[in-house]
Amino acid sequence: MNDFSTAQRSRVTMLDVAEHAKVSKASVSRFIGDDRALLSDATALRIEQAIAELGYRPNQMARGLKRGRTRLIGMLVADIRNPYSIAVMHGVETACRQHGYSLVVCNTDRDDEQERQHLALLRSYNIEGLIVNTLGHHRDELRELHREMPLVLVDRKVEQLESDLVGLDNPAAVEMALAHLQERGYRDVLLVTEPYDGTSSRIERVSSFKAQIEQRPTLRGTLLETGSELTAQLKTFLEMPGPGPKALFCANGIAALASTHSLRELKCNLFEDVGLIALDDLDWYPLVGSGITALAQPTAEIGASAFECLLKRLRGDDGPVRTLDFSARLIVRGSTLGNSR
Amino acid sequence: MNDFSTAQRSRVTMLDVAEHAKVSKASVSRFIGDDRALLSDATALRIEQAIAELGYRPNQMARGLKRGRTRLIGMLVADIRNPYSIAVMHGVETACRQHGYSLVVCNTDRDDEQERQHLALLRSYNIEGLIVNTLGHHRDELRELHREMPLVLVDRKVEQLESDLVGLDNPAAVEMALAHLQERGYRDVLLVTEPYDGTSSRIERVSSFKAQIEQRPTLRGTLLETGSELTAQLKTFLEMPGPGPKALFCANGIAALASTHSLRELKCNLFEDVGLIALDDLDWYPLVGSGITALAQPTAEIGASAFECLLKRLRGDDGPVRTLDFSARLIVRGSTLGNSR
DNA sequence: GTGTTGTATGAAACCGGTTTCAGGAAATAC
DNA sequence: GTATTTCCTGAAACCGGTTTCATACAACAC
Repeated sequence: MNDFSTAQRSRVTMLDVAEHAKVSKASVSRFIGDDRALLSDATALRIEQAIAELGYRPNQMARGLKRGRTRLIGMLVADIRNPYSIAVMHGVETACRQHGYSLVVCNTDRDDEQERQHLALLRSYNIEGLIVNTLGHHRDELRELHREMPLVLVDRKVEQLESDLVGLDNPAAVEMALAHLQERGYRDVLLVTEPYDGTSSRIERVSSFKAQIEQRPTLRGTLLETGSELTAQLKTFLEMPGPGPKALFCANGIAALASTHSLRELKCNLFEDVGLIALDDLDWYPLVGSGITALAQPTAEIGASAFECLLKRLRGDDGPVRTLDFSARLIVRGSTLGNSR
Repeated sequence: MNDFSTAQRSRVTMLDVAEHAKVSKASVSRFIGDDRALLSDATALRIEQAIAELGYRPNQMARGLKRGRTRLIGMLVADIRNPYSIAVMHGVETACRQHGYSLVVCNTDRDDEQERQHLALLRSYNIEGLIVNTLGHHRDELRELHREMPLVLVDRKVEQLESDLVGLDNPAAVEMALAHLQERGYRDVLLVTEPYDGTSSRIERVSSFKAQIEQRPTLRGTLLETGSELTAQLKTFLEMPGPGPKALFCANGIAALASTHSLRELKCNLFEDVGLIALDDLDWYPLVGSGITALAQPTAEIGASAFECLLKRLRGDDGPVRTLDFSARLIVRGSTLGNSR
């Protein structure tokens, strides 16, 4: 019965409506668009009825062609399975819909080649703006795209790309974490981060950590990257004599997951042997041991304001590049209950 | 410098390429499309060079207009923050890319009105096929869409909609869960599910559960829906005298999250007071208590085969409606370590 | 009555591609 | 040598809309 291999040309088109209402295509177009005021009441009514009777839906592709406005926003995401990305994406999508835009999400799976392909793709679909949450290699293509449309970076800076940036105030978040750990009596802090690989937010967190540690003489700070050696390296840290109670500071949700896994492998007594504070607040944090203390990012706000940035630019805002830093919120749980032993 | 409010008409077009290569638009089009064989080597070379020099990228919107092929697949997702949906979506996207298609994901946030809007949207963008993982109210619009393009349901049936369905073999999964619980010595099983709300997979799991319980006289089975009363109801279950050791069977990841939360609120000793097995395998399951036993769904396969279903239809397969049931995989962890007390 | 303005409409060009069709050049057949 | 076929190419129509421009008609001023 259905044969979809031959493109079905059965859809109702503007011409059908025009004929049915005994008017010209131009009038129907005016009715569809924002020029309804130009039409007489009688004509408008006839068109309205024809549209209803035929069940006409304008073809956005065709509209976008001449008009240049596709109402499409593109988003490039490094890892769609990262809860942070999902949360931001959700915020972006909600904002998009509220303003009549739609979101095309492209997941690069952290792969440079896929990033390139997706960029070409988004461009070929005439998106009006781009939100980028990837490493942003292919700088040239990004810059070229940026000449054609506004672009907002989320969480990750891209060098030599002058564009708006929305993300977390990383130094403040690190400060918040260290102050909390110190207050709770921890003295020996291990920062666990995913490999840098050029991700600016990771680098910022690490350098803020280093700087802050310098200013807190009572604290000792160490760095560790996640990877196959994580468990062994964690073991070393835990066994190493130190200035006092030990705590982990996981620089994002992935690091928190990996670290908790490793601590369990080490039969570590969560969280009496070692404290833990993590950036991001994932829904399972409360369930592990006595609960993981978190620095929650306002992901919905970050997503929404990324879109609003884009919208401003689309509406002609030609001001200097902006950077929007949001603050993390501390949620204290059992993993930093203090070390009163 | 940049003014994006006036659509930039600066992009290189096919005509530019044609003039630069001193050929006609038609030849360039042949080069771009799959008709390259029609061109002489000399012409092809000139076009190739012109494209490279000008940095030309064909406009997919324009191509789709005449051709009817947009290479776009739409996916309607009920809740983008549900890990199951994300995982399937990732599978779909990977398969799409491998076949030169792109995926437009629409998140309905479980809202009927948004579902309707998104359906209209996807249609207006001339997608070639649709993957649906929502409640599928708006049956009429879905049916209408289905007349125009192939449609595959994922996880959730939609009544009176004859289309391919990809999902889990729910009866087998329930059987697997109950057999495992029984073998481990549990006798009093509580099925925790999200409210039915018409979701076919939930209903199937519940009815399979009821049927299976009937056939296992040594087991007692009870039902519970998640909601604000969950903790109190769970308390009742735990305190109620029963035929033997108690266990929870969470019908999906969300139910598992909620149940674990409640068990903790009840200061329940995970998982010595009560066993737990959950459908879906989320990355934090190993971290809670002694680890949560899971029935993992092959989400990547489900996603991939949803797309392949679509592709077959797009290529003209006109056969009867198919239903693809995948099997769950049991991953035993501490939460069903048996009840040897 | 004519001249001016304003409003409502349709014809046609256009957006950036694809596709049909016709024709010229080269190659093969007779 | 001409007839036929094959190969390559470009002109023009088309996809489904938007937009420009010209015009027909009514309303107003004088």
